[in-house]
Amino acid sequence: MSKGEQTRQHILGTALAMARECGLEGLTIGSLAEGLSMSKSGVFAHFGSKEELQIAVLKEAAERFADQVLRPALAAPRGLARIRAILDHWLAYSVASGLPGGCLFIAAAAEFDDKPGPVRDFLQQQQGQWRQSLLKAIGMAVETGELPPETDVEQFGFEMFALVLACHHDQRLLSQRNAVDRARTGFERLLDHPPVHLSRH
Amino acid sequence: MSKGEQTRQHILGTALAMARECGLEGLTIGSLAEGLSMSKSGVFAHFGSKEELQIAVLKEAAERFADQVLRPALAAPRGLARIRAILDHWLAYSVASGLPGGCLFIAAAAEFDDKPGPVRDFLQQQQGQWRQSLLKAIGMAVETGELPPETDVEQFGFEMFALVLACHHDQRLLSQRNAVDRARTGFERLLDHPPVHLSRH
DNA sequence: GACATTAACGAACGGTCGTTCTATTGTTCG
DNA sequence: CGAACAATAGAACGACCGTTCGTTAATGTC
Repeated sequence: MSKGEQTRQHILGTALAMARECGLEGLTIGSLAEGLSMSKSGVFAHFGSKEELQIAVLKEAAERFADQVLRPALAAPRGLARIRAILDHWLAYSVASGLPGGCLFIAAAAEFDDKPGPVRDFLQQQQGQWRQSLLKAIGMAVETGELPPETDVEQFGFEMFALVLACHHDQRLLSQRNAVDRARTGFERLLDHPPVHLSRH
Repeated sequence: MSKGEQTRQHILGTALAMARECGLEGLTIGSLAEGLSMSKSGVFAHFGSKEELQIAVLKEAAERFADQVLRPALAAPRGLARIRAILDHWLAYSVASGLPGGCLFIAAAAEFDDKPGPVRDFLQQQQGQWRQSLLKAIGMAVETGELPPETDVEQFGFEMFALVLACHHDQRLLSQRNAVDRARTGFERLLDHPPVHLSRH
């Protein structure tokens, strides 16, 4: 790895940590440079614009998410076990105990959900992909028969996502210690009574 | 109402709209003044600091939330009907169709969940109060017998909140049109199979 | 209608923002 | 080793930030 790529990675690590605390907009090149003991222009040169920096940070965050959540979960056998693994790693990641800043994607989603542009586009696509991966894992649990064949997979994914979002919110803003347990409890209810398609009653 | 209070309200209206789009930190006094055709100092004088402005905006948002969600729902008879009314108004408010910016509280929660200070304190307390109101309404549905006596009220509230958060996320970032329906579907499942305390199995 | 009070303005402050240059250092490789 | 190049520093830019201040215009009161 060349010197340039090396420092670029170093910058991204610090930038990611800062963005978790201040958001992607709150992240400034000046304070980033100071935190790295580099010059502003030295940092800047690696990205060419703040927007590119923001996207690079999101990319870095996505890679770490894949490393800490998706890939470990793929080690679990397809089906229910894998879904459980996803939830476990996901919860651990999004409220990583002690670490400041929480999940960057959740913060960025709220920050950019109304600001059109490349950053929003990238985030949107990234989040869409993650949802697709999640749905795929859920679909497999239907195939293995661990979830009923009439399961509404998208609804299942929506509600799983909802539990993680609420966990993040309660834990971080309201300092509710049992937020993770609440999410797990909700998930068990989701398993016991999965949403089904087209229920005529 | 004195002249001062009058313009203050006018300012807050515009500030709230702007904060919904750019966030509470992204809201600047300069652009706010421009949008009001006022001088920066004229706007500033009403609040004394940006922090005070942010809190005032949150207060204004809370009042509107009470007007559009809580108070209308209190008109419904206590019990299940009221919970349904809360959800309906809540969903309508948080993703107010067409209007840009979405729910300020959700954005502010992500923005300030890691920034200690008066703004975070205020938001925290406000969100705590709202959750309490929600739990109270759910508790009443237990009292009326529309929800089973062993219902875990806090878990019910947590999951209801989760559905609204996910709805907001999917609708705004992922542009999922059916997000509101997903939230409603989730709510029906919540009613059909409410979470209960201490289930020994 | 004169007067005290409040509201709004306009100019300026020091600071930081993202960005652009030029110069100098450090690395890479024939 | 030395030439070609990549990486970083440093100074400066115009723009905008939140904030202060002194002054003017509008309002409310006796």
